[in-house]
Amino acid sequence: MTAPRASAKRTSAAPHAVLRPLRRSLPMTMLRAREAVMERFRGMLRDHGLTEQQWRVIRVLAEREPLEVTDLAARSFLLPPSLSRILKFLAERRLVTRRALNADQRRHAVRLTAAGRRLFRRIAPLSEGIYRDLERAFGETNLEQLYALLSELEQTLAPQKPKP
Amino acid sequence: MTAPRASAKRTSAAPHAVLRPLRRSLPMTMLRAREAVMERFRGMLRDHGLTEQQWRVIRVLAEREPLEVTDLAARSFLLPPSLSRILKFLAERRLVTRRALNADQRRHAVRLTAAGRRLFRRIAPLSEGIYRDLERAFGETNLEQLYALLSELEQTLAPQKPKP
DNA sequence: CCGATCCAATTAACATGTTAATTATCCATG
DNA sequence: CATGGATAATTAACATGTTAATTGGATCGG
Repeated sequence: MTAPRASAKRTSAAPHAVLRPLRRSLPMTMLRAREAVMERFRGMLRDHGLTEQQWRVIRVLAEREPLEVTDLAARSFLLPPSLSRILKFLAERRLVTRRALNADQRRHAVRLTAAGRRLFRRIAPLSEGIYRDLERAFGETNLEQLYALLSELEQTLAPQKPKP
Repeated sequence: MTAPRASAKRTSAAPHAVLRPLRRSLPMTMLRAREAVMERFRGMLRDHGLTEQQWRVIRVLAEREPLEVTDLAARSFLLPPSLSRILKFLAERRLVTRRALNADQRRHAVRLTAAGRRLFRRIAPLSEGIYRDLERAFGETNLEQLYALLSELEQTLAPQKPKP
């Protein structure tokens, strides 16, 4: 005799609680879609010797300069250890410079070099071109709806960082 | 290889051609939203000693077994080198087994062990629970719209893999 | 002034992403 | 059956993701 089951509202009646197929999981769907988008950009960036993340850093600095490492990490959505390595790479290629602040030697101001700015100006229109192609293919309305949903999703899940 | 991108006669003549802020780029928005979602799952997986990708492999095998490495890579959306390392890890922990096919020694059939299936059955309901919380917070309608848009985006961009 | 403590950034260690090279096997053809 | 070309899987090499430890500098209380 099995135990009388409690109110199962809308469990899909499967006797063994099979997880949804991976293909229909939200993180997987988001990953696949993002990869499809990034594939459009990666080749172009590669032609200029940059990875996606290195380009993010340059792009953020082109928006606003100088930036301290911590701020740069937040704006480029990179973890500090990743950014540390990327800055080392970009500094070796003379695309950025780092200098400790006079007021606080722990903090470092990061700036683009002239070469870094030139590289940004060369790549930016290519990036915008790819983006416009994408917008035309996918549709402006779809794109706006997608942005709205993604932002709302992030907002919905945001307050999950309780401070002790 | 980048697509040849036919005659681009419509390069925008904006005088400054400033790139959109990184925060409003599509790949960045998708990355941020996905990370917000994954954050919900990562801690639970970590409690069971698994990474997101290792869990994907187990989950795919729980859907269908046995699978050859190539098929497993496609279904789990992992590149073969990554999967190779993950299978080594999972085999060492006695969660999967690998065996060459009799008919073709190059191909390897991958299966879950009994312990692998037990681990899946332990984690699956936790994963579903998190997913239902997320669905409740974000809204079923939003979630369906998001799935639809992401799938359409992937479809739209799909035919970018010309076969030589 | 000094030691405890905090803080910014980096380094360490390990897992995955990514492309190229390698290894082992299969298979078609001479 | 030998051999060259395909194919499956792995390994190599380097970049990033992730968490923990470390380093060097600031800061505060005594």
